[in-house]
Amino acid sequence: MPGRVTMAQVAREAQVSLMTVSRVINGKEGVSQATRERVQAVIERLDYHPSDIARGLVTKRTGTLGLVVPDVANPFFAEVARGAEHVAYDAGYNVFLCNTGEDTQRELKVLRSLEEKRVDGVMVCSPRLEEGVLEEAVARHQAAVLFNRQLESEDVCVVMVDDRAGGQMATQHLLQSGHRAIGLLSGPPASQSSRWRAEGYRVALVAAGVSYNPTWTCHSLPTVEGGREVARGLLTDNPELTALFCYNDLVAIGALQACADLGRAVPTDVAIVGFDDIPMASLVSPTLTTCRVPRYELGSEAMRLLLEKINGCAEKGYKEIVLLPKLVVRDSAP
Amino acid sequence: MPGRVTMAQVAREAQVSLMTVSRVINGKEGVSQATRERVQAVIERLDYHPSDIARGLVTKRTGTLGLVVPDVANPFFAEVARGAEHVAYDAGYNVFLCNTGEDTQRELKVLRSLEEKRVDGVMVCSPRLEEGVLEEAVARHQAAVLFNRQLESEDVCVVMVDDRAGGQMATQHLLQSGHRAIGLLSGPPASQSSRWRAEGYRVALVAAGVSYNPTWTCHSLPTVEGGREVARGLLTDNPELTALFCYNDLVAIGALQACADLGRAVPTDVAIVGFDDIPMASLVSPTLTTCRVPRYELGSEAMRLLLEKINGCAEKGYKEIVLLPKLVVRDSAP
DNA sequence: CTGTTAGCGCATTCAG
DNA sequence: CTGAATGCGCTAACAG
Repeated sequence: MPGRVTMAQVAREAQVSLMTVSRVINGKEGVSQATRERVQAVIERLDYHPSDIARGLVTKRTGTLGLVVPDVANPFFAEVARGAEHVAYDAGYNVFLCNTGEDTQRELKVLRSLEEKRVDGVMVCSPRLEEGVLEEAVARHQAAVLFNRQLESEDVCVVMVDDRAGGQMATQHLLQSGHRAIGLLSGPPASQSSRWRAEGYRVALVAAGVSYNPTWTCHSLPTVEGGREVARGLLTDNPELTALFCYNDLVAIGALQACADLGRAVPTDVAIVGFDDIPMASLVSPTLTTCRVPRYELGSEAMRLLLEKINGCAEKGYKEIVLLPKLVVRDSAP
Repeated sequence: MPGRVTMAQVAREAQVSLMTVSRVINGKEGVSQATRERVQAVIERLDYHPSDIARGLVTKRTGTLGLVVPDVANPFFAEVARGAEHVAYDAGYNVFLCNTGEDTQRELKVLRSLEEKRVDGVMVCSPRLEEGVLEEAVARHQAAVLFNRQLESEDVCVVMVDDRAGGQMATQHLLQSGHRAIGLLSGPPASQSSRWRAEGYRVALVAAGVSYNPTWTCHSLPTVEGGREVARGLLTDNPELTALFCYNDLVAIGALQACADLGRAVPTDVAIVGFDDIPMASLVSPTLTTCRVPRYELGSEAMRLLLEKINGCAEKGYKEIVLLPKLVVRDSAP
């Protein structure tokens, strides 16, 4: 706090010019070993640390990135943030974390402030901003990667999770266990991921030559309570069901409770598969078979892509990364 | 990306000097309404946004803060981060999120890089860094607030959760329900929070005139499995126990399972109280009575304190904020 | 009310 | 191999 040490002070103490110090700092050539060491010694003695602010002003590169998510407290984004931050850190970047609460106005403001901070790039999850507006806001940045959202145009890179494949592998697992009467506890109709997972369910059924029965599908709120209620209804109305594929783990846990309510044993009477693999999945009893979404990888891969765009040798143009979920077999559907 | 608009361009277009533009941007006085509007119009037409980098170089204030935590993916810190970011955002700051993984070397490096970024202040959780080293690293910053850690010296502000009070209120709750034989499933002996919670347990007993029985205390790993195992042993060896106070919710859930194993009904035969109020607490059955740690408030309060130190009218010197946990009564101990 | 003169701390020319 | 000059984009003093 006592007036930071500046390069000029180092130069004076080391009896060299500013340039020489600068060269030493940035590990550039053109400095004799002798003076390099002398300067280095002074730097350490004074505990000098260059100002990325001043440096950024001239180089146009700040070594900072922006990460925009609806809510870090959501375990999904927390894990994404961890992956992203880790990769960025290893590459020497610091990342601004910005929560938006899915408030579109706030998303816009955050993107602006990040712009004023002159970040080198942004990694954004904006589920609700109108496509055109989002693209424009994002285009103002030097580099950008979107995740968890499909865009019409191919101007900005995206990283996605293949929900359809996930729904498919979950359903396949049940089919392979011999189930033919498989119910679907779908999520909110408005949810893109819910629709894709349901689509995967259908595809798997058809591929296995099992006809898709619409009466076996119900929409549920993406909560434990929702799952419990809807599962109870579905199982009561369709006693022939021997398995359930649920939109997410919370719904699946609700289904677990519903089975307990109805006196149907899991997995003996009814097998259950969830989605996400939240921490709770391995704690409920029976433990939950589920489709793990690679959240950490989503973050790290998206960040890697962003860094590639920033430092990349050439403009590689549009790129889309699709991550595959992975089936985690536990007790609820062995 | 096409060479950002600069203040000079705005000045030229608006036929005024740089200073006038600067004044308009910063809402300062000394500009006639007429020119102010003219300049404002040009700013908007050109979509000009000032560079916080350039501004920071001269003002010595970057409008950025650092948040250093072991792991954002840990729900505790995720919630703290949300609280901190929210307060910072409202105050016009952007915050760098830094994960350290409890790696002390990395904590130091992160604090350095934050320093080079010339952040206006840092908010740090460093559970393991040696006190002297931590203080020194933190002292290099213009302002700092530590959280979740007690320091010997009183040079840097801290925000803490009162674990002892929490242990006390949890135990009191059980005492008020008439329990006299209350077991304690303590956490790892090395854990500071575990020791304080246990201390609160003892204090409550003594205050109620109930003698403290050491054989009713066991250490458990802070996991569901740990709690299940240790609870089973404790309840078997001491059938007289009618209640358990557990180090945290995971342990308490394990205890719930142990009771099921032993055929002891909860809360009829055994009442159980946990700690933390993790999301799962309200999902298990019976739902868990627990002591809620105000995580979001921890983050927001710490950030408020930090901003106060940065913008504060005067140096208010050392300050310590202690947050009280709150008892959440559910079914496991009504 | 407005403009001019100086830097902030550093890296990028180009000379020596 | 080294250094002197120049400017990044902006604000803080001062003038007018």
